[in-house]
Amino acid sequence: MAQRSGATAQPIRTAVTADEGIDFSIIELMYFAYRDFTSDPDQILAEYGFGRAHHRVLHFVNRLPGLTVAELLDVLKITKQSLARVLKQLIDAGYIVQVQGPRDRRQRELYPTPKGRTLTLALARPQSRRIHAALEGAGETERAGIERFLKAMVNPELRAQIDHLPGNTPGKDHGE
Amino acid sequence: MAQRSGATAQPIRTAVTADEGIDFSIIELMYFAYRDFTSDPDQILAEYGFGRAHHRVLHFVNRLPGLTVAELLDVLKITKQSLARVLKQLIDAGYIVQVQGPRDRRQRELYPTPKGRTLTLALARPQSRRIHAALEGAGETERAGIERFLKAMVNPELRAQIDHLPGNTPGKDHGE
DNA sequence: AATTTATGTCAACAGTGCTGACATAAATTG
DNA sequence: CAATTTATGTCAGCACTGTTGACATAAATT
Repeated sequence: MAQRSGATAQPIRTAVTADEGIDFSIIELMYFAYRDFTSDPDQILAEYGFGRAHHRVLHFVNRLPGLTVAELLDVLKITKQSLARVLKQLIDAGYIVQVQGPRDRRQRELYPTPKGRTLTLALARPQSRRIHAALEGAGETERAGIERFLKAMVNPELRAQIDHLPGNTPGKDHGE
Repeated sequence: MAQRSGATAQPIRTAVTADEGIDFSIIELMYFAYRDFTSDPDQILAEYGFGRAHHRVLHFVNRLPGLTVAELLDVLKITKQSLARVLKQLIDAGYIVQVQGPRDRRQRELYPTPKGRTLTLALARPQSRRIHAALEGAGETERAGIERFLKAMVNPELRAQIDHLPGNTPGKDHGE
């Protein structure tokens, strides 16, 4: 048994539900949804000896080809070392190439290779299928509502970043 | 330089957008939304020397007080060892207590202590605030659409499990 | 010429998944 | 009752991905 300092802590036998108006349903739905959403690409990645971090790098290099290392760090909000590890592997394995920056030769522009593009699409396909299935029967209004919700879950300072990604409707954040 | 097997892999300079009808917008929205959604509790947990895994255990023990270790494993879909590590720490620190199962004395029913309940609510609060903010101006229809979407993102076999959590509207999955 | 910036790299550590093996106590079965 | 199965705990070790801090180089800027 674990050491007890004073009185025995009594077990609470009632479930938390909507205490203080806390939204437990959506909290746990976010957890379950994200877990299963990532499970398909995770399986594919494992075959290549890659992980989720490789997926993210591949994804954004394909979405923003030519972005620099610093820009990628800013999108992912991870440290240089976390990125360096996976980026090196992706470059060595021929999924991504670096091109010296044209203006600033210190910069390394990152581009996918055909192989990198192919893998990215293969990873996106099951996720997109899952999304389509989840949107089955939903109208344009409902889809818009879901996109609005997800975007509003992101930290406000970072929402502009999302708008700069190709094919995204710029922020109808609060009016404007 | 990395070894190159044959021809130099040419960098692809065009962004992936809606290739093959793939839904990149929602794919990356899910990533950004979940990342920021977990950031607030992560910060609090760090003060306690806990991580995200502790949060999940605390959450479900509070949502389903008295559930057994096996049931918790089934909800989280992790291995015994992954759970054991964090559960032991939560018990030793007095956030969770084990009670011998009444019918089956091999089972350990898990309950939050008052301390555990308090921490769980503190972790849920910022997440719930974020959700409320994201739903600002949304009607009941829109909220329902979002819940439907998130639930449909979960693997079908597991959706029933979600319905058993307190305060959740049982599955209008496809008819029924 | 000196400083700053963009990138790369090394070492070390933490959290949380995983596998496989083994131990114990309690329940179930033949 | 004896044998088996089940629920749980625990040990060792590994992988992935995040962290910090330090240091090196080349190129741009001041």
